[in-house]
Amino acid sequence: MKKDERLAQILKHAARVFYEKGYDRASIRDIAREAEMSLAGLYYYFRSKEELLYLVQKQVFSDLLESVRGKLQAVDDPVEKLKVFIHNHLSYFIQNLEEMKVLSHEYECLEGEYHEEIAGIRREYYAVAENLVREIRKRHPTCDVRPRMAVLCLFGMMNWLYTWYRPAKDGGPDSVAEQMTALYLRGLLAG
Amino acid sequence: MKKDERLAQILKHAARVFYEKGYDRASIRDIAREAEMSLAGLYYYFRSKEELLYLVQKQVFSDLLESVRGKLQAVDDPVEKLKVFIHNHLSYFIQNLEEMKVLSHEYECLEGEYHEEIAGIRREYYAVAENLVREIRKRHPTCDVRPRMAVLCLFGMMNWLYTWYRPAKDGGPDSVAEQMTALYLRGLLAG
DNA sequence: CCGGGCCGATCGAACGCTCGGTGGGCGATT
DNA sequence: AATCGCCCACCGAGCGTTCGATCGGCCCGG
Repeated sequence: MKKDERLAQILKHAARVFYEKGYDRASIRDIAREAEMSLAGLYYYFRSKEELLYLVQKQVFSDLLESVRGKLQAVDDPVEKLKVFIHNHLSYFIQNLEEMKVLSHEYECLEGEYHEEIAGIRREYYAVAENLVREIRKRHPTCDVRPRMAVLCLFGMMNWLYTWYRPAKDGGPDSVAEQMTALYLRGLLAG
Repeated sequence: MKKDERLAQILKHAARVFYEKGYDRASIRDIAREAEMSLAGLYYYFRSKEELLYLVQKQVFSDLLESVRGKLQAVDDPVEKLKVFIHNHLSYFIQNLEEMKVLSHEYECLEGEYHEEIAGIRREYYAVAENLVREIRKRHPTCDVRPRMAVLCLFGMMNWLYTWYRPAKDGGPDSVAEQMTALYLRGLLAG
């Protein structure tokens, strides 16, 4: 097995432990247990616990950003684009719940360059959504919410998901996305 | 100075440190420094770090619940009541940003009875909001979002605030509440 | 086909440090 | 003299990290 694949496995294990215990309470020993490796053996794949968190966050966030950019290219109308954005975010969130909780909840744990790089991706991702809202405002005069507020409300609605989502109660990604899209877009556009 | 008041002061210091560093990264020694007391001296006022977090969360959450119950009594129409609920939540959030971040972000840090008691208050608070949405659905047939989802989206929008709120950019409590209420209620009621 | 040397991957053990928590005592107030 | 509020000195546990050693597979000269 290649080193990259092995690292990917380890990141998956790490994400699960961070998801369950939180970054600070999770010890490298916990992750070693989960990955069925020795403590010291893990350090062959990363330099520090902080780098491990960085690798988890970077991988999932880059993937998410790439995914939505691909899907947005196929659509023209900004309202439809925003629907695609919301659907993509929620699908990805639900299908990668552990990593996405780690991404949403452990934002302040990284420092220095690690933090800066994740913050950069975050800004890019945010900008995609804000630009869509700006486009919509241009074409729909009834849309009067300030873009910054509108986008932050949207992310709040969506990212809070990790605190309450239960598949049995709330249905699959499509169902969740449909309901949230309806609630949010009617609020954004109606007047 | 009375013991209660001194404890309240200490809780305020603790909330600030928890707010800045997060519960796990904050050490009792940090709190001692902030409160200008010795480590051992603090333990005269609480039994453990976990109890300290519990006291912070319980105090702020009870206060919030009591506050909204008081204000809701003065209103009859459920839509107006929900507006009051949102305004109260956001005002309180912004005026007690440190404690409210600790309440929102450090939910999983308590265990056993401590956790159960905070979870109990949370359920009560949640139930207030959900009952309002149910009332609204009864009287407004165009409201088709499932109450659970509607309420969780609302809390997501509001509680995410601690990750982005900047007074200079986003205005005061009234401004934030007005925009969020508009966005959310139009989405909930429109059809 | 064999042998030795090398290297990637892994491990056990330990280090230095910080953590939450405590036992005993000191001075001031009552 | 007793209680209250507080602090110094300390403890055991657990942390992230490192180090030296090991083991299996691969390459290469004979």
